[in-house]
Amino acid sequence: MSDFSTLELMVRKLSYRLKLDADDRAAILALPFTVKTMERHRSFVREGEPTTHSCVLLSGYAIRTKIVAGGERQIVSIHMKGEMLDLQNSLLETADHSVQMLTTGKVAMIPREDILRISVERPMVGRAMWIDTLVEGSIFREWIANVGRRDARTRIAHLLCEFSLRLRVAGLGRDTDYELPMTQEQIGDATGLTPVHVNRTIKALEAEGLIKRANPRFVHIGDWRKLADAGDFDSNYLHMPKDEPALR
Amino acid sequence: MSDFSTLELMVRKLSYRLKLDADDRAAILALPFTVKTMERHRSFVREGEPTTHSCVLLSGYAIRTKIVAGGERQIVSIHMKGEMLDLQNSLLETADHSVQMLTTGKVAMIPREDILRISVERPMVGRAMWIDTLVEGSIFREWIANVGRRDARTRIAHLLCEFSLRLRVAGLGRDTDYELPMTQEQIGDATGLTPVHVNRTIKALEAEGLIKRANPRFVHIGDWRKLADAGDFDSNYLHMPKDEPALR
DNA sequence: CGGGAGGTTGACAATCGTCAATCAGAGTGG
DNA sequence: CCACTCTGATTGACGATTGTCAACCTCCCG
Repeated sequence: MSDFSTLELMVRKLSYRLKLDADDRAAILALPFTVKTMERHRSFVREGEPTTHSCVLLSGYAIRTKIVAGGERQIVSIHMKGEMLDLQNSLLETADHSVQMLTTGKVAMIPREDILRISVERPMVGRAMWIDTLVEGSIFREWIANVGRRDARTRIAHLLCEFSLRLRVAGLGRDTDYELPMTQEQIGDATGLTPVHVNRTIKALEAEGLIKRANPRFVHIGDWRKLADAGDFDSNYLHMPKDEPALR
Repeated sequence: MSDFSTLELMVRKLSYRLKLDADDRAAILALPFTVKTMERHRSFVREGEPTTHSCVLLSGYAIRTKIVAGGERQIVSIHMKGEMLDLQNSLLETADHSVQMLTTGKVAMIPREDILRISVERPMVGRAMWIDTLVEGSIFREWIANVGRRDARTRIAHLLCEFSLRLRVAGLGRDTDYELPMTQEQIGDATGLTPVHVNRTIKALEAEGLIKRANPRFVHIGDWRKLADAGDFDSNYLHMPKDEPALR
């Protein structure tokens, strides 16, 4: 299952914001791992459970969710190809949220102790993972502001912009045309809205001409700048590599 | 200004979830730093600006905020004595949010390069800071769920519970009686509500008997368990040290 | 062809926001 | 000691964004 370049994705991810030397890269590629195909809706970890592995998402999309008292769900982050999931599980005891697949895809699972070992033996790899955690934190902060202080239209436009940029960085699709791998209910779970209101809001964005949709999932952004304005979107918080044009 | 035990607070903070040996502790205490008194509302870093230091909060309270298009403010985290601010500024280029004092207090400022150096020279210290970042991420996720999926009453009860526990861990006040260092407007900025609605909600909590207030800022929690239920509060996400009773 | 998931729409309800006035307490200067 | 002022808390009336309920539609798949 494991061809030699599977963890190349992880090398690429960790090198985005920090140079890694040949030894660092070799150490990452030498990490033990098992590849696993995960079906849609399959969950990795559930809130409250302990875990033993961290993962690199090789294909497909994954989300992290929390459930509140009434049973409502909040999606706290969305992950795409190349991203690392569950780094926190290598260091914290119990999961404070669940991780599950949004679509069928593959993951490379790396044992907790190997993550810990490499972070000490190869300090720059450790630092790169720390930076990854910090960037993730920055995205969380933006999401708090998104659900806390923006109205429905702005929230959804913001999500569409974020997706657009992150998909490009992940090498999936263009800025202006992409397939959103989420149902409107899931978009609601990510933005703190009900599916009905998500529907109305998306239709309104379409009526305004900010987006077009070939079908409910396939988004075309007519004027990137206008959508970014509508979504109060400034890519700063994504801390993207400098060679990526920011689009605003 | 710098007596030898100032950074003791940092040692304690970083040792919460990971044992540090004598050399690690000594290395932390040997970090260069300058102590600075910061008045209320004084800001450390503003969104978009670069920085050169990370800080340990020695006394007082600080918050991190983001501003959205309409000028509304979202508080994304609250910090108290002993906590580290701006670790992300040691590793990321530009600030994606602002940090400012909620009350007058003191901070120890440590140069960015010394933070980076110690994280490599003393891998366990580096790991402890990484863990700190991960816990912070967990709190961010909880806040996303809080503002995204809970109603006003639950959000505020949740905030009151979080404060109660974190104050105790910081060694400030008891679980059931503490002074909330925030105005109702600031509580609104933290929970995504307007000050008017915060006021109504707090009064309702008081009318229900869940809390009592000697004055607007001084909170007494009558029945911790009931308030935790009202706030859908489970301390799991705080990843508190095991020797701290969880209170639920 | 039937079933199911997801999308769309309308009518109505409710939580929460807006606007605006008043009140309470702390600090200041006379 | 007292008016003055400022910040923050409190309250009421009203409005609007968003949620709820329920129906129907559309597409995909076995």
